[in-house]
Amino acid sequence: MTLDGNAYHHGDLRAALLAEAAAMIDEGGTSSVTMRAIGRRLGVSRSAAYRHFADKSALLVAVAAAGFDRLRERLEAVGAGAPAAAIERLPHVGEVYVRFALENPGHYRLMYGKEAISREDLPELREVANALFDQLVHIFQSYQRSGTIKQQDPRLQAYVAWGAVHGLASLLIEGQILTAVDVDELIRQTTSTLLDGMRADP
Amino acid sequence: MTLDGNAYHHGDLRAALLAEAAAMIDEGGTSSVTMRAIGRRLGVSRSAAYRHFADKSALLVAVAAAGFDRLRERLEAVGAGAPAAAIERLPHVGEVYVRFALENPGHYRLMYGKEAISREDLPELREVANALFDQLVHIFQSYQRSGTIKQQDPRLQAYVAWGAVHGLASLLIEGQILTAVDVDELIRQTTSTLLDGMRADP
DNA sequence: CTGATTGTGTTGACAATGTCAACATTGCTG
DNA sequence: CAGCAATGTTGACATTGTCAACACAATCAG
Repeated sequence: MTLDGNAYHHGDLRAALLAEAAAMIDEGGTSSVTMRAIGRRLGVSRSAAYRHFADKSALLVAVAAAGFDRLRERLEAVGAGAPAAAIERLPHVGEVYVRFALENPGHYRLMYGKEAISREDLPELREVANALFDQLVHIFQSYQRSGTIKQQDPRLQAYVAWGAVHGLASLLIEGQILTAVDVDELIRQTTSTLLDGMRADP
Repeated sequence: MTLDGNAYHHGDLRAALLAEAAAMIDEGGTSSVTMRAIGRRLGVSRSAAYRHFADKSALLVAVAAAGFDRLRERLEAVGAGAPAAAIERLPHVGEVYVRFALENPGHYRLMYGKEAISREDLPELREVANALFDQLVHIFQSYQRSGTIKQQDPRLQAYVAWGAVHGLASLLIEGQILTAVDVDELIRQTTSTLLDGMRADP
């Protein structure tokens, strides 16, 4: 399997490229990720990456997709213990979601901003993003079954909630929210407003 | 004042640069905006822009700031006729906001995505964005005075609402919402969920 | 084991980009 | 009119993404 110290045949360059790109994104933003810099940092030539990714765009898409997967796993873990219809589910999910964004701002921005990504690569991203969305839909379906919230198209409710949480994360990341506001309080306020706004009429 | 056909001294190159950059952004995204292309399209040399903007970043910030201003004006116009505390105010503002984003996706993305903007230029952007935020705060203050919604920090309420609307716009723009969903319905659902979630207890 | 084929990495090259310095032209102001 | 500041141009450079041509390694056929 060729020990890694070897000159040629890096071992698992593909994985190394993904990891390094992700690291650079969280250090200096997507704009600091450069095919050549990545090569430099991995001690590999500038165009080595082209044996594993068609494009710079393809590399970034792979990184973004990995991000969606990681986020989805974290959200899954949230609901593991409690029953599906537990009322704290949405608040918890919201908190984990926003925390993820705050911890990996560059990564998060890449996942949603299609600026650095070419049109052909989008479908792959949409798929993982949809998997994430489906989780949300399930939550609202459970809530509806237990009668806590209004009987409406759960996808609509999920979009509203997704939008609210994503928007909050986005505003925080982009430094748009600077007034001395407690982030935790903001998250709680957001999720509780959502829940109250969807509550079934008595 | 130097007629425009003139070779040297364009007349008002600064304004022309801003307009052209904005046009290019909405045609092909921020990445299609290039100092040299702008010059080409204006029939001016590649580095002419540097007499009016320190940087590419400075140019983009000016464009983004203009965008915030235009959006703010539109939102102001919404509340012109009706009384401040009219309940339809928030839904209307929400709709205008999201519509603006959908009509100028490139512009909107530039306004919020700080990817193409250097750190020093951010304060200017924050200022115009804050002006926009203040409008929102006023709405919630009016609502509170008329007793429609809960007595809470109106800035918190404004952040939640801003986040929800911005997130919805963002998801729509980035093509994250593809299921056959009526955009108007989504907007209505968002604003009414927000309002219901903030309603004063009976 | 030998030779060919395929996978992986390197170097050279090219066009495009942001930006600066040096220069040119215009318009205003004393 | 002389000179100065504003505005625009050209030349140059380093950096970038990407491709083609080449080099070496691993594996597989005989």
